[in-house]
Amino acid sequence: MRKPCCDKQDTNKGAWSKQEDQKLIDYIQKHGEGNWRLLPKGAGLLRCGKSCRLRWMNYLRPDLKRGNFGEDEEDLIIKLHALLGNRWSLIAGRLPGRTDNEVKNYWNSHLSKKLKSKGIHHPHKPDRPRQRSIDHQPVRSHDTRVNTSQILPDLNLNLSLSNPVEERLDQLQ
DNA sequence: AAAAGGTCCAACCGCGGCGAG
DNA sequence: ACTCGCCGCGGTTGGACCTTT
Repeated sequence: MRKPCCDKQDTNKGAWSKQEDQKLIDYIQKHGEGNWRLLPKGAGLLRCGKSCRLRWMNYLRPDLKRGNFGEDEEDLIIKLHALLGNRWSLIAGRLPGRTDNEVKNYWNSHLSKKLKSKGIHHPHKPDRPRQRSIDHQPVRSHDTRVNTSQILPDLNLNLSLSNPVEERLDQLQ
């Protein structure tokens, strides 16, 4: 049995208040990102480190682009999803100012339905229960190989087996 | 006007990889 | 070589808000 990531009885949960946001922003501006486990104490927050990290990454970061996705972004997400599957962090990495959570939400609420209504089949179903298989490898920065059987044929890209994902992603842009 | 149903998104949960010791 | 804690990821949920009836 894995230990909980933090002492649950001493942490707040749920929506963040303005004061909490400000504490987090102030702390990160002073000390930078990282050390998420120690951050709550340093910042005077009754939150677990994970929660702080998520709040910063998905909402408070100054470089985030808020608002609707443009048509070009939408198009890119569709292509990247065809190429990478549900590897949202990789996809988000190609969309400046967008977070993996935002891309994932947008996909689940808009794009999957849109494609379905157009009769476009997408092979990447959510795994439930969560399971990592050979063609669903964890995403790491060095993990740049992709199973090309997942790639839609109409992408019209030069996708050889030895082509790293980064190269192929560059071709999309 | 209000109840019911649908949608969206912020946040949580649990898993697995990585790296320090 | 192995253990263990931290971090990042993807899946899921809860509830606020919107739309329809």
